[in-house]
Amino acid sequence: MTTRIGKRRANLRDVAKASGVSVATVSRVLNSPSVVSEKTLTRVQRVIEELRFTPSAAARAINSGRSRFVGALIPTLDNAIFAGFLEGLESQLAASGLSLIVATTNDDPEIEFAKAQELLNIGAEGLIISGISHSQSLEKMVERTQLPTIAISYFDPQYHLPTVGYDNRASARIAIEHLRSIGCQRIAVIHGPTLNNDRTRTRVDELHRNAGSIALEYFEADISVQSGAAKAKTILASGTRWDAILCLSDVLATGALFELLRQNIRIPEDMALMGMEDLPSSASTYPRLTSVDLQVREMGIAAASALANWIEHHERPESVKLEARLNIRQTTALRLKD
Amino acid sequence: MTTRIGKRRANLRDVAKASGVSVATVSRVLNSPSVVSEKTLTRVQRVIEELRFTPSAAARAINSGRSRFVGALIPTLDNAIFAGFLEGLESQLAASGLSLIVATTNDDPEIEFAKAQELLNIGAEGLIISGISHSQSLEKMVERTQLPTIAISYFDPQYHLPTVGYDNRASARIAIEHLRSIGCQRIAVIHGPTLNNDRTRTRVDELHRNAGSIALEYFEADISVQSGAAKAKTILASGTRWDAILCLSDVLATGALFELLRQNIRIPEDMALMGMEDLPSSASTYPRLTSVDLQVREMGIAAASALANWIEHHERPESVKLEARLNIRQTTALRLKD
DNA sequence: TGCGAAAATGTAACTGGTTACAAGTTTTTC
DNA sequence: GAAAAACTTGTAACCAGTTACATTTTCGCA
Repeated sequence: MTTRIGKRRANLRDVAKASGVSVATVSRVLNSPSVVSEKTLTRVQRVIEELRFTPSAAARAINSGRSRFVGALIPTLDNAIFAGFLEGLESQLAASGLSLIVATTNDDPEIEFAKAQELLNIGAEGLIISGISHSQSLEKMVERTQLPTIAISYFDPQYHLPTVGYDNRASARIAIEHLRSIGCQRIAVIHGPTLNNDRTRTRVDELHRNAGSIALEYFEADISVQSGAAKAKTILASGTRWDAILCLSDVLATGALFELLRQNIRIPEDMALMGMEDLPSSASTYPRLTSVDLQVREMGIAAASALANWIEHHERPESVKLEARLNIRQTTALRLKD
Repeated sequence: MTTRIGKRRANLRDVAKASGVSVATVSRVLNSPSVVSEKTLTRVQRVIEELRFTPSAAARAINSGRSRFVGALIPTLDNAIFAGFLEGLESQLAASGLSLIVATTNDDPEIEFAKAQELLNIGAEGLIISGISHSQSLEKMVERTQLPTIAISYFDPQYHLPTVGYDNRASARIAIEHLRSIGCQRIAVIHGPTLNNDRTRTRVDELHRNAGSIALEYFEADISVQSGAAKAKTILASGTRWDAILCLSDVLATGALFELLRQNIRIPEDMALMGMEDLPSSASTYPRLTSVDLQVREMGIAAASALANWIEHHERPESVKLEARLNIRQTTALRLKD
C-alpha cells in the first residue's frame, strides 16, 4: 500500500518512502535505469505511476545549471515576415536540444526590455533580439549578465554583440539600382514604421544616398497587406506620375499589387512594383513580384547555430552576413513569361 | 575587497560572504529591499554589481514551484495561419504573467509527443495542442501528469480535454451553403493535408454530407500560396467547367486567386472563389476575398484566458466555441463595389 | 566453502535560492 | 532611564532533485 500525499504533488522522497528504497535509487530509476536491478526497477516504476510522480524541472535545472531554452524578441507575430525566420530558428535550435520562447515587442524598447528581463528571470540561456537599437537598460543587462545574445536582421560587425543578418544598406542599393536599370525616374517608396526600427531607417537612408537623379518620395505604413494597399491608393491619387512603387517589405508590396490591379494599372508598363524580403508567396503572385531576397529562413538557421554554439562551447560567435539577392520577376520586367 | 570566485558564476552565498552579511539579507536585498537598511542595501548592491551576480531562475522556481510559462504545439510557423492566433495567445498570456514557448509539430503525432515531453521536462505549466487527434503517448502523458492542456482549432465539448475553437462542421456548412445560394453547381475544393489533420478531415467530410445536388471534387495541397496557385492551375486545366473554387484556407485561396488572375478568368463571373479563416489580408485582395471568419485571434485570447485560469485557480475550463462568420466579398458577389 | 570482484543500494552532502523564527539594535514612549 | 515597540539582521531548515562515496548484497570460481 502506498501513502497518499494529500493534494500535494508527489516528490522523489515520497516515491522513495512508498517503494521502500532510498532517494538515490529513485533518481537512478529515472536517469540510469540500467544500473538498477530488475526487481527494484519495476517496483519503483509502479509507485511512480501510482503517485503520478513527475520530476520537477526546476530541481533538475538547479543541478545541471541548464534550462535548455532561449528567448527570441521579435517585433510582431502578426504577419508572415518572421514566420520563415522563426521556422528556421526553431528547427535549428531543436537540433541542439534547445527550445524557443517567443516574445513580441511591438518595436517598443521598453516592452523589449521588460520581456527580456522576464525571459532572464525564467532562466533563458540565450537571447535573440531584433536590430541594433535597444534601450540602455537592455544593453546594460546583457552586458552585466554576459548572457549569450545575438542581434538579427542587421549585419554590423562593429556592434558590441554578434549580429546575424543582411546588410540593410546593400539591400536598399540593390533595389534602387535595379529600378534605375529599368529606367525609373520617379519612385514612391512605401516602408514600415521608422520609429524604433533601425532596419527600416537604414534602408530608407541608403535609398536617399543612392537616389542620384531619381526622385524619391516616402510613404510610411504599418506592415500589413491592408496598409500597403491603402498607401498605394494614396500614391495613385496623388496626381504625380510615378514610374515605380518600391515597398521595403513584401507584405506591403502584396497590398500595393492588389491595389494596382484594382485600379487596372498595367504592371510593369504603367507602374513597376518591387518588394523586399522575398516571401515564399512572392514567386506566385500575379504578376510575379520582383523582390530582394533577404534569406530570412537562413538567418534563423544561422542565428540558431551561432547561439547554440555560444551557449554550448562558450565561444562568442562572429557576425554572419547574409547576402541579399535580387529576384527579378514580372512586376519589373516586361519580357518574363510564366 | 571582494573575493573573486574563479570563473564560476557567483551565487547568493558568494555575495553574502563578500559583503559580510547573511544569505537572508542578500535575498532580502533582491526581493524586499525596503526592509533592509540603507547602508546594507547599497553595500550589498555594489557587491552584486561587482560579482555580476544574477539569481538563478531554477533555484527560484524550485521554491515557488512555478516556471511561469506554457507551451504551444502548433503544426507550423511557415505561413500566416497561426500568426493571428499566436499574437492573441501571447498577448493574453502576458496579461497573466505567463510566457509562451512555441514548438512546431509538422502535424506529426510522434514529433508532437516528443516536443510535448520536452516542454514538460523544462517545466511548462500548461500546454496548447492543435486538434483532437493525438498519439496515445501524448494523451497518456497529459492524463498522468494532470497538466492543464487545451486543444485548439476544434470545438468539441465531448473531448476529454477542454477545447477552444470553431465548429469545423459548421464552418464547412456555411461555406457550401453560401456557394449554393449564389447558384454554384460544380465546386472544386482545395484543402490542406488530411493526414493527421482532423480539422481538415472534418471540414471535408461535412462538405461531402451537405453537397446535395452540388458536385464536389477535392484537391489536396500543402498550405501555401504557391500550392494554392498550382492546384488552381490543375483545376483550370482539367477540362471540367467549375462554378467555384472553395479553398479551406485563405492562404490557398490567395494562391488560387493569383492563378485565376493570371489566366484572365473573371471573378466571380467565370469562377467564384472562396476561402476560409479570413486572414486580415483577405479584405484587401483584388477582388476582395469572400471567406469564413474563424476568429483565430479571438481563439488565441480565449485559449490563453482558459489556460491561465486553469493554472492559476485550478478550475478546469469549459470548452469555448467560436462562432464562424461569413464575410461575403467580391469573389462571390457581383454587385459589391470597392 | 570461502574469497574477491562486481553489482546494487544507501547515506549524506550538495545545487542556489526562500523564509520562519530567533536574536540583536535602535527608536519611541512614559 | 527603563520598558516597549519597531526595525534589522542572522541562523538554519527547507524546496526537489543529483551524485560522490560508503556499504551491503550477490555472484563466480577455486
